[in-house]
Amino acid sequence: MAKADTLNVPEIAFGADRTTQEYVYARLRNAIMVGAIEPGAHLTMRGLAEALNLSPTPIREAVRRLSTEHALQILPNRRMTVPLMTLGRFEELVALRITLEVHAAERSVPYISDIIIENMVALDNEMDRVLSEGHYDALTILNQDFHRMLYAVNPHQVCIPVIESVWLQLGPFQRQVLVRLNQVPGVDHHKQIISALRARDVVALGEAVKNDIREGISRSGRQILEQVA
Amino acid sequence: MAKADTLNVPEIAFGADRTTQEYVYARLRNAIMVGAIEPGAHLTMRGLAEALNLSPTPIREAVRRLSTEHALQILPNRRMTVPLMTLGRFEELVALRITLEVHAAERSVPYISDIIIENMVALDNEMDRVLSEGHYDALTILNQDFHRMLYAVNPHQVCIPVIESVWLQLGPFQRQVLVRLNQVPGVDHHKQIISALRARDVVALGEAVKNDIREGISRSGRQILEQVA
DNA sequence: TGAGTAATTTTGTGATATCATATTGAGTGT
DNA sequence: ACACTCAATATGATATCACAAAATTACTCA
Repeated sequence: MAKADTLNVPEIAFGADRTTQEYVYARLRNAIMVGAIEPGAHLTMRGLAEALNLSPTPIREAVRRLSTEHALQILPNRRMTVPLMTLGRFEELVALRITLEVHAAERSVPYISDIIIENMVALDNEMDRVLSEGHYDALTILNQDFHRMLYAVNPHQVCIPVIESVWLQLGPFQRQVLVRLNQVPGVDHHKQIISALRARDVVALGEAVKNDIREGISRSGRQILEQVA
Repeated sequence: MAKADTLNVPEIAFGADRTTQEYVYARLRNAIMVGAIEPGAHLTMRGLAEALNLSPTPIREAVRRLSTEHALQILPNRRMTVPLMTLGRFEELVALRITLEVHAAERSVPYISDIIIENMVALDNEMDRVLSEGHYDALTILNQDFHRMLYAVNPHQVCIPVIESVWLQLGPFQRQVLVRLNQVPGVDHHKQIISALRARDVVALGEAVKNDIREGISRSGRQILEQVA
């Protein structure tokens, strides 16, 4: 069975401390997040188990968690796929992402420190470097790290899991967009975010985050979905 | 083992079509949502399995899903509890609820029909009836049905799972608030929501939803958490 | 009586076995 | 060549088993 080929779930470290189930969850989640699993492709639990050389038990637990997050879809036929994107769903997801991330960013402002800003700048530079080499996976992860770092400074923060759930749903399609375009769209709006942070300007920050999301995959994504429909 | 007592997971129908794991998930989720499981109480998988007369396997899957939704917390000691509420987390959750539900409500407006409005009125009347009898569980569920009905008219809707995840995190504490007060706080803001819908007034709707959430458990909840701290 | 330690029990985890159901493929008849 | 039926196979779901780690209890010594 060539499931491992179709599958192509990028390796990640299997820390000795965490359980097999956690490892499978993290690995599949990462694979979906960066779009390594093609939407619509059929997966089976036993296939995954064989590919990862594990028993079906921890696989099922990981898969169930992902289906709860809508990262995987379990069809009534017992079939399992990464959901296909539609124009309507895409626009809803992008709109939700903007609402959530503007909300999270604004609520982070009181906790911003110069150190955090410098760390974000470092991440942004790293992104520029990776971008020139065309590593889309690393780019996606770094971009998420950049955003997550901002939202995480709020010590009582409860938004990140919710935001990640949206990223997870956008991930597979975003990859398709990047591959189709073979370039990263738009300018870098992260600089704008950084300036707003330096100024502790809540309004400007909200605008910057909104632009970053909208001018990112959003426009190109919509175009691709429209030309199909 | 008197786990079944401490547990007190309200019965729900076990449809012949759904799997055991789904049944356990739905039942535990409902129990947490209405606050039937006391925050901080220790649960064990084998205890749940025994109480429900099932093997640990489907229990583990259900519990894992709930922990992914932050409805349950799995501590490093392998212990499992419903998370305790803190003032900071409470305020973040309420703020997030407002942002999300205003967003969802506004995006539902284009799809509103008179039939939907009538159904919502019916639910609201049902709530008034149940309220006079002091059935907090039914009240909580009906209130959620009322909100969900509104957000679900948007055919491309992706918000509901996210919103439910927030409800799930607020559920246990909300129950504590209701019990402590022994009354439902505030006026009924659902009438205000209904009027805004009838007028197809997006701004008024947003305000109404915000008030409904803020004037609901929010104020009383904050008071209780402050007096503890 | 109380603190520290060892033995016992409980618990979570993952693999395996079994069963029912869905899917696939071969075969049959038109 | 095509649709239909039925057997063969693959799959998902759950229970059970085995093991390691944690928690609890019992016990010892001060």
